[in-house]
Amino acid sequence: MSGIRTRFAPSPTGYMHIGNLRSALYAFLFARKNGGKFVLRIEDTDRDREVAGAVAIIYDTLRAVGLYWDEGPDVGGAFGPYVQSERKALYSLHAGRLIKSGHAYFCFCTKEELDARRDACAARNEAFKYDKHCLRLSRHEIDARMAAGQPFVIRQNIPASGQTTFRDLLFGSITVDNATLDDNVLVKADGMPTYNFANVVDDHLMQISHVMRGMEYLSSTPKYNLLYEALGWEIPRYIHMPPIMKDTTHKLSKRTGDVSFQDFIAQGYLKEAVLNYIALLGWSPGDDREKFTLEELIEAFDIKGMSKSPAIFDGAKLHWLNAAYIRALPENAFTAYARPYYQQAGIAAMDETILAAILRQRVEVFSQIPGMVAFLRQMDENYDSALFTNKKSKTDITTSHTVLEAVLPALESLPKFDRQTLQDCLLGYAEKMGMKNGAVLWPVRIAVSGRMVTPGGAIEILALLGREESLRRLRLGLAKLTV
RNA sequence: GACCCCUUGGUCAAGCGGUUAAGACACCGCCCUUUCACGGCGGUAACAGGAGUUCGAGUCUCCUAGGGGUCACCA
Repeated sequence: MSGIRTRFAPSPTGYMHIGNLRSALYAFLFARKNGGKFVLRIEDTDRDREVAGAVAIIYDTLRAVGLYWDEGPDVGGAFGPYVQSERKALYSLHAGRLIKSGHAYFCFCTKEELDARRDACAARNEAFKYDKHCLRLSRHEIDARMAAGQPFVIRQNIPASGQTTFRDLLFGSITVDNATLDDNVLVKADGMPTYNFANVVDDHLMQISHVMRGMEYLSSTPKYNLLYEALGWEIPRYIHMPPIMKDTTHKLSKRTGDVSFQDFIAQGYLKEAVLNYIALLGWSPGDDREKFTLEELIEAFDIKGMSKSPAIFDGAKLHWLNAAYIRALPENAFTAYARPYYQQAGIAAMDETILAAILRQRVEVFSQIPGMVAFLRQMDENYDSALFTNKKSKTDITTSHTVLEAVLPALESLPKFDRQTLQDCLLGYAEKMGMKNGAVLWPVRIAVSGRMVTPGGAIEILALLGREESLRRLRLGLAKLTV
C-alpha cells in the first residue's frame, strides 16, 4: 500500500468535456501506476447548474474508456458519501470549527450590497476585495440577525498580511502575498459549501494524497492551504494541469465545436483512439511511442512527462490516430462499427468482407463511410466521359471503348462473379492483349463508379455490385463512349 | 488593472550546460500501385527578444514581449 489516492471530482453539468476526461485519465493513471486508489466524487453543490442525467453520463463515459474507480457514489467506499450534497453535515461541522477558531466568520452582506461595492471598485478601476465588514459584528448582533431570519454566508478570514507558499509537483514552489487573497465564501446562504470549502474538507476526509486538477485552481490554492492549516490538517500534494486549447488564445469549449467525449464517438471516432490522443495532449512518455492501450499508459505514466503549458487540440492528429486504430481492427470488429453506416448508405446487403477490405485502409472516421460508398448504391450517371482518359494508365476514349466492348461479353458469361474470377478474367484479358493492367482496369472502374476516385479498385467494385448492376453500368459507359 | 503561471518548427513534443536540436501529425516530392488510400524513402520548418552567469546556454538568472489563469453565494 503506497497510500496514494487521487480523485476525479466532476460537477454533473451535462456532458463530459474532453478536458475533464483527460484530468480523470491522468488522476487514474497516476493512482494505478503507483498502486494507489482512484476515487470518484460528485460535486453537486450548485443546484442551479445541475443537469438531470449528467451523473449517468459521467459513469458511462468513465466506464466506456476503462477508467474504473475504486470508491464512488455507486460502488461505495470507506469515506462516503461520495456526493457532496449528501455531506452537508460534515461541512457544517468543520465550518463551525473555523468560526470558533476565528478562521471564518458569518457575513450578512446581501448580494445587492456586494454588487454595489464591486461596481464602485470597478468604476475606480480597483480590484474588489471583501472588506471584512461583517467580521466586526458582535456575537450579540450576529445572534439577533440570525434570530430575525436574516440570510448569511460564512466567509474565510484571510490574514491581512504575510505570505502563503505551496508546492506543486509540476510547477514547483509558488508564493503569494495574503493581501492579494479575498475572504471567499465557504458556505453559501443555502447552507451548501462552495467548491473552495467542500474540496478541502472532502479531499482531507477522503484522504486524497495527490490533488490533480485544472490549472484554474492554481491561484486559489494558497487559500485552500490556509484552510488546511486552520483545520489542523495535512496539506495534500498538488498537481495542477494546464488546459486543452482550441487555439493559442481560446480554451476548447462548447462554442468552438465538438468537445464532449460523446460528440467524438457519435462522429465515428474510436473511444480508444480518443483516450490515447488526449493522453498525449499534455503528456509525453519521453520516447517515441504514440499508440498506447490503457494498460500501456498506466505503465508509462509519470508526472515528469507532463507539460506545464497549455496544449492545442489538433483534430488532424486525432484523425490520423483514429485511422491507425481503425486499420488495426480485425475484420469483424471493423464491420461491427461500420454496419450502421452501411445501412445509412443503403448498401447493407453488399459483401461485408470486401467492404472491410477496401474501407479499413481508407476510413479515418466511421462517419465518412456513407460518403465514400454512396456511388455503390447509386451512381451519378451523368459523369463526364473525359474521366475515361488517363495518361498514366494510357487510356483515352478510344482505348476505353475497345476495352469495355471486349470485356462486357466476357464478364457476362463468367461462371461466377467473385473477386478471383473477375481478376482472372480482367487481368487475363490485359495479358492477352499485351496491355497494362491499368489500361483495362481504369475504364472499367470509371464505368462502374462514374468517379475519378473510389475506395477500392475495379475488381472489388464489380464484386460488390454484382453481375447485373455491373453489366448495366458497363453498358452505360460503353454507350457514353460510343456517342 | 493587480496577482500567479507559461513560452523548442503550423500542431503535439524529446531535450534536463557541450546534440548535425529527436520523433509524430500536417504539408511538399519520389517510389510502390488498379484511382484514392495504405506502405516505403526523402524534404521544408523551431529554441519569442534582450541582457547576464559560464570555457561553453534551448537548458541557469534577470528584464521585456506575447499568451494563459484568477480576482463569483460556479466549479
